[in-house]
Amino acid sequence: MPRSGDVVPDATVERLPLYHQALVELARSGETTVSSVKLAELAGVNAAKVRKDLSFLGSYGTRGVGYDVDFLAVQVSRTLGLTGDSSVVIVGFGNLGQALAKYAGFADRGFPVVAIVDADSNKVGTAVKEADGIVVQHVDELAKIVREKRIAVGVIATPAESAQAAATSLVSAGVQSILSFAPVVLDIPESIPWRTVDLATELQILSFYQARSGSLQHPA
Amino acid sequence: MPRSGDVVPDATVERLPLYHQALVELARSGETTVSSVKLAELAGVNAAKVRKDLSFLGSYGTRGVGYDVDFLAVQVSRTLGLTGDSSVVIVGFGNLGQALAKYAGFADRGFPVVAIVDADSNKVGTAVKEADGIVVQHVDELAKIVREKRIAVGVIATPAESAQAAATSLVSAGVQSILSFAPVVLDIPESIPWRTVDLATELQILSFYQARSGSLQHPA
DNA sequence: CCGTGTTTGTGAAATTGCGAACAAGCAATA
DNA sequence: TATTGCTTGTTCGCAATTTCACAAACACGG
Repeated sequence: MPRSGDVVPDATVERLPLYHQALVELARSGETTVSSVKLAELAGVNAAKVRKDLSFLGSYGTRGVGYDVDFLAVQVSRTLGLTGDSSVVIVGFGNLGQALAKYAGFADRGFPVVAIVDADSNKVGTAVKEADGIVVQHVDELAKIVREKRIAVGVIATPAESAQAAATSLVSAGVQSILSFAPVVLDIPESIPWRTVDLATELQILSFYQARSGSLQHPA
Repeated sequence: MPRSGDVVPDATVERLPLYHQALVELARSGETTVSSVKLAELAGVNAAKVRKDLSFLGSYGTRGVGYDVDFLAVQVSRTLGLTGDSSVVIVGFGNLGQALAKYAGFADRGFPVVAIVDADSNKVGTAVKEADGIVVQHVDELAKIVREKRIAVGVIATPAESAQAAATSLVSAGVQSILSFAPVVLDIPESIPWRTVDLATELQILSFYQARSGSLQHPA
């Protein structure tokens, strides 16, 4: 009987956002309860895994009935630490940084982009989201920006060569977690959680499974 | 003694692109051999894991010396099925699709974007990369485009609501693998490998580890 | 109030992945 | 050719994760 306070396995943490997403959509379509089977289908995983994952958060289901959608959504949010919005700063105003800044998918899910910086002085001053009055600022201002706007998350959208410098700047500016799109291994203090998403890497993994298609499975 | 033809574990497949990247950089800086310790450092993983991973591809190292950089790079490429370029089509010409189209990181690593389609007729005809003469085409043309340009990979950069339709179109058009940026579980035949990258999901996972920072580890 | 049908929560087994440790093997040197 | 030093390939035990299978628990209808 795991209680809240016990650890949640890493593998479970990686799936909680999936469940959260499914629960939000269920709530939107008016469902009030959901079974582990249904939730598993929506999240594309095994039903037993859903039950075990959820059991790490506490005992929030009702046998014979299922889970209360709204209540469970709150519990998952709370476990993930999604209490209120977390402001984001993007480092690097190239193609990717520009797109991420405008991408609504961040703000919609609680991560509003409130600032963008670049090391190139020529880019400083460019308006990004007119409605929100966001303008590209210089990376030297990072510490001040993070402090004043209470920014929690840094996103690295620079070329690979500048990624480590960007990471170092973000850490000393005081962000609490980092998401990088640069295909390099970063040297970041243990105390700051970080992840890398590399698009070409994803395609290369797919390439492997494609080369074996017909004979082998691929992971969901 | 695993021979080529034996299975490569999923966990290893996910790391091969990391090694590949490191090997390419080593080659570029003129190194001819590399030890598992050095490679592990560059890839940010344990040295024993590197050796075990590489042993699944065959016995390509020399005891007392290390691995031949160029030769190993070729073996990793071959295992991943990276023989020559794989052309990519992007579905969805919103912010994200636009950025991905211009993003050099794809072409540099063997995945040139050769076409972009959208369901909105108003966007059709927009020039994307003048130099390459790429213009937005209508999604109805997808099958023809995939056939004529021998496209292997489809990238979904549509809003979540349209993602399943995009996936279905890509499958019937004949692409061999799919990378989606939409935060939904897709229904795609077993024979087509696919992956989803959801940016908000990544931030939510970070949120969890940030909320526990100081007390707990985070995954690399 | 009891029986029935349903669904959770969780042991326990099976699978997968990890990391330490070391024997085996190669190069270089004398 | 024998010795030395270094690094791979692999074995082994452990940890994490997945999956099965089922008892426990609840709602509901009679």
